Amino acid sequence: MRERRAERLEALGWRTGDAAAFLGLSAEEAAYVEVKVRLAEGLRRRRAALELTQTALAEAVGSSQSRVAKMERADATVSLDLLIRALLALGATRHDLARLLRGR
Amino acid sequence: MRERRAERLEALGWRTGDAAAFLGLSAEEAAYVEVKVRLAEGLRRRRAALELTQTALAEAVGSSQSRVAKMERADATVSLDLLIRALLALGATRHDLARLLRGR
DNA sequence: TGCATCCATGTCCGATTCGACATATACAGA
DNA sequence: TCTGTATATGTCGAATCGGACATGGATGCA
Repeated sequence: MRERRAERLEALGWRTGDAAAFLGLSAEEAAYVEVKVRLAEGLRRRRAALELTQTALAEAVGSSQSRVAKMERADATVSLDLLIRALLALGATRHDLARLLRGR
Repeated sequence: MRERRAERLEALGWRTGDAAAFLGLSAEEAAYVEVKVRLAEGLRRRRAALELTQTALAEAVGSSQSRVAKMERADATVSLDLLIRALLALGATRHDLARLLRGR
């Protein structure tokens, strides 16, 4: 039987599979990152819906423009805690958070 | 018309309303606490379902028994970040997290 | 081409959160 | 009652995360 693509690539020294496998993330780390990215996207959409700049949002939640930018980029230096606090400050409910985690 | 109960109590100097109002929490703070409590309960249930002690869970996630106890009590010194990491370490998916936030 | 606005990224250092430990409480079985 | 096991709580030094600031790039508009 003809060799599958993944096996052929691996024979050449390539890592195959999804982004997590490529980056060497555990399933847990991958799940964590996905949760963070979803909250980050949710924050950006919510801010856009309110037609706020990052600076305006920063003022509203007592933070800084640079940190808001990092939140929305799901930067590694931003905790889920801060992301969730920011979303709640924009009026998100726990149901909204649930929707962000479930959705797509 | 007969005075409503809330008004009567307030006339006597009592704060009325829900726990948040009583404790002087903003809507945002109240929402944050509720999210934390839900995740905390979810963690405890998941640990119980796996029949792990807090000590065993602590080892599994690289923490300590005392911190696990605080997580499950929704202690103020525990971040949502840590709670979510612990849940994911126990195999929860983002859908499970969504369910915890939505549920009841 | 200048100027303004918006967002991204790196760094600093003070604040918060972490794991660890000590210790306390609660409850079970011998 | 004594012993062991599970959980709760307070504290500490170390690690991580936070806001602030500086700066750079991108876009739009005069």
